[in-house]
Amino acid sequence: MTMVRQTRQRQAVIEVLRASREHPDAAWIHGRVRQVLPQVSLGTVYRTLDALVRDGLVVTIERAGQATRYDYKHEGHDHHHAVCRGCGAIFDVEAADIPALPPSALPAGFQVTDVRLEFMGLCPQCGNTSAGTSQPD
Amino acid sequence: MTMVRQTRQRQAVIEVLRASREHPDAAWIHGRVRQVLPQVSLGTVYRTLDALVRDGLVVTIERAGQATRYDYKHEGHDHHHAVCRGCGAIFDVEAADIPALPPSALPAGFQVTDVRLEFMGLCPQCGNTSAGTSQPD
DNA sequence: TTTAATGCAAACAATTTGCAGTAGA
DNA sequence: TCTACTGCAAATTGTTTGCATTAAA
Repeated sequence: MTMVRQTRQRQAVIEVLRASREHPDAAWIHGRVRQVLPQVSLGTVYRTLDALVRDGLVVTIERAGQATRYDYKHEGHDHHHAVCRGCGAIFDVEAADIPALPPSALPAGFQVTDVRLEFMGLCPQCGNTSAGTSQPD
Repeated sequence: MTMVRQTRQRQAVIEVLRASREHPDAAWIHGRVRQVLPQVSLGTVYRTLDALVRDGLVVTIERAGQATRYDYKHEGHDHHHAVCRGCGAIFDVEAADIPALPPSALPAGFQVTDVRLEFMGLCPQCGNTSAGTSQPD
């Protein structure tokens, strides 16, 4: 069987993620982890995050050209996201239940690990000025 | 006011997109467009696609490290997507209506231009072998 | 001891951008 | 004419990967 090991760096990444609801990206997480384990590499952070996503503990918000943002699935806090195309800000959206799908809607044998509901658009800031504002979140 | 011009290359990109339901990426579209206008650049394709997305005519499926896939919004064919984390294949999922949101769910003043419902998971192929298969779609 | 996980750095690939020239309006 | 749009190529930047080493189990 595939053996998964409990390492210090892995624990640190998980801890950082659990402690933040700011949808951080890999670089930010890396910085935080380094406060505790200064020599952890960005590569390790990425590998750990990938594993957490595969395990379904973490959800991603992915945008082309932008750093992927990671969101720890805190239990009892189901929610979706509103993403601003202008500045990249991510807002939590109170969970509305995902609609039930007709049994045949998904390809036969497709195993769903996660469902994302994302509202793309412009935040109040970016909606006004044609430009768009500066920094995320 | 911002002046939008009707150019040959722009028409070609739109045409290619409308003619395909395969969720192509920019490079593929570029190749197709070049069959008609051989000297069109990839940069132009990207700029055109960005414009179409902003205008709400086209939807994107974005995955970190992967090329963004583009989906023309054919009228009367509302659907969502199932995306395989293994091979990247994208399946259309018959539309189930997006749940109505409580009025206060979105940040005040947030203008929604598009709603995405994505089912992430493993397709039949990739679900069996621990490895995962080869090519998209 | 066994081998998964790590750090490092180089490699990749998708996307963006600056600029001078082209062509819609 | 005026300036948005284009082609080209270079530059960014997020993410992945190879490899020798370290440390869980």
